[in-house]
Amino acid sequence: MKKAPVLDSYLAEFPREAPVTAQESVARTLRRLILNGALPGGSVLRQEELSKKLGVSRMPLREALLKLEGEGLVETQPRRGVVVTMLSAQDFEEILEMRYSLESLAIEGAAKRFTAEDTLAALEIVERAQAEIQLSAAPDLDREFESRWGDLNWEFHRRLYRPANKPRLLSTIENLHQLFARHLRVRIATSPGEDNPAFGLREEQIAKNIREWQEVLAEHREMVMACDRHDAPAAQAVLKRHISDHGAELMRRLREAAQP
Amino acid sequence: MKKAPVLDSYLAEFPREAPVTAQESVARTLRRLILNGALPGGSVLRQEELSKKLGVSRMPLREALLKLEGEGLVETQPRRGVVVTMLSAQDFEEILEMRYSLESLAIEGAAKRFTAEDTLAALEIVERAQAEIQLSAAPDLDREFESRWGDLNWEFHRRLYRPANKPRLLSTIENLHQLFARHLRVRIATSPGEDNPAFGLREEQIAKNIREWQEVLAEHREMVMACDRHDAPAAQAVLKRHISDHGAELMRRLREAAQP
DNA sequence: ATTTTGTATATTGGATCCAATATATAATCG
DNA sequence: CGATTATATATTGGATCCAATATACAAAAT
Repeated sequence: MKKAPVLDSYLAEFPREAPVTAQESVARTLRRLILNGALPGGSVLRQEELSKKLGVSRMPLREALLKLEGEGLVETQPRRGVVVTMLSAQDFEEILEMRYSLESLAIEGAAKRFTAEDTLAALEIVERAQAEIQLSAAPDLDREFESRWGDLNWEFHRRLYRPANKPRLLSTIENLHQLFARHLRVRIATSPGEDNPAFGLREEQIAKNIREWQEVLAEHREMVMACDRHDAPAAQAVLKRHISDHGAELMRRLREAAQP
Repeated sequence: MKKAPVLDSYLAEFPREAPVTAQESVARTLRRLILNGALPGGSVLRQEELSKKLGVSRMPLREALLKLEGEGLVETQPRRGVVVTMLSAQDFEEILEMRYSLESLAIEGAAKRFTAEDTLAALEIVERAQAEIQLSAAPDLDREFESRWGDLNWEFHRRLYRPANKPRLLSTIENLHQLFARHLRVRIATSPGEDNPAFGLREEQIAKNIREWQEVLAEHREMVMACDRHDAPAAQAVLKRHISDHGAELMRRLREAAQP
């Protein structure tokens, strides 16, 4: 009979895709809703209502909620209900510390094995983000843009750490990024078009945001170049700065948002 | 009306205990079964069968399995079944690295705030483990003992890191410990009473194990004392040694176990 | 009037039932 | 006789139904 070695190598690269169960699809939907702020922290999730809106029965919904609980996105109080997790400033500090600690490990591993291909791929993602900024700056800084920016940000980090070849580490980091991403939204505390006295005029806000994003991208490029040179300590140094700047800024905004 | 300030402070310390749902109880049972090796890696878990044996319907079982999946103890392939996770040597290296990285963070935070009370409590756990060794060395090194030893080991680490006051960090570390604990079992690759040529005579094995455990306890004491002196770098140094020794020994045994 | 107690409603956890899919087995064809 | 297709069985994912519990509300008592 005919052999199909090509098929084997293909399957090795693209293993059979898992069937999409309702449970998974619901989990993904809810995850996204929580991450982009449509379901803010503190929301109580009624099973009956949600299952109707999502067009599934309550069971796959419950299973999805359990998954999200494992990811720390929701909290369950038996017999009482499920609530979207609310993170305190202290939770944030913890998450930031863990991020630095683990990403430092990841980037160290990655830097050692970085290839030219990795460099190109990582930079390509940075350029996509750059283009995204140009496009989205003028019209509106809406929820959609935040979401795309968050995705690109994580896509970059994942690609950067990939050469380390540490899948468990990577997924742990992804989880932390996820928890974090929800609160990037605080950046845009005003709805588009409005001038919020706490943050200044709309034009100023936009200009400031763009400046910050450019800075983030610059740091991303630095990290790529350090990895390209296989200079792990340098990469870690930039990363440390990256995360702590990021974190400091976030904390500042959290405090600002909490005051008025 | 009467006030009850005593009640308040009591509740603050012992918040209302969550109702025990079948789901939780099943999850706990399965977790323990996996951790102590009754369900070794690679076991396929049939829902019908398990639910009958556990005396619940399939639904709470499925929900329990989802929780365990979140903890990395089992893996689900939709429509095909649930399998107890099998960890490769590489997974182990990763987990070890993450443990060191995160526990280092935890012990640093703890060392800064360590009080005399913490010192006493931590040492008390060490002494309990010491007693456990004395008791269990002679009769039989069975699964039960392994399990108790594992519990005490984690209890110690948790108590040690508690002053850091970083609950998220702690639970992440707990998860890693858990994944790890399953493979501590490799220490006792022979059933009690048997002489396994790969490891030498039974008496030798016992003596060796005891020596190792004593070493572990000695390191635990060192860590406590370093924390007591608020000497974070020293504590981290001992921890690093602790984890890497631990890890090196485990890897050696894994290789040994894999060879014959 | 305030607090307590009883009752009704809402909502969750769990059990049973059904449908979709995978695996194992038998039949058919070259 | 080996390989392939068709069929039967097993097992999972999902829907509906029921019971246990929590919350909301009303009535009663101090």
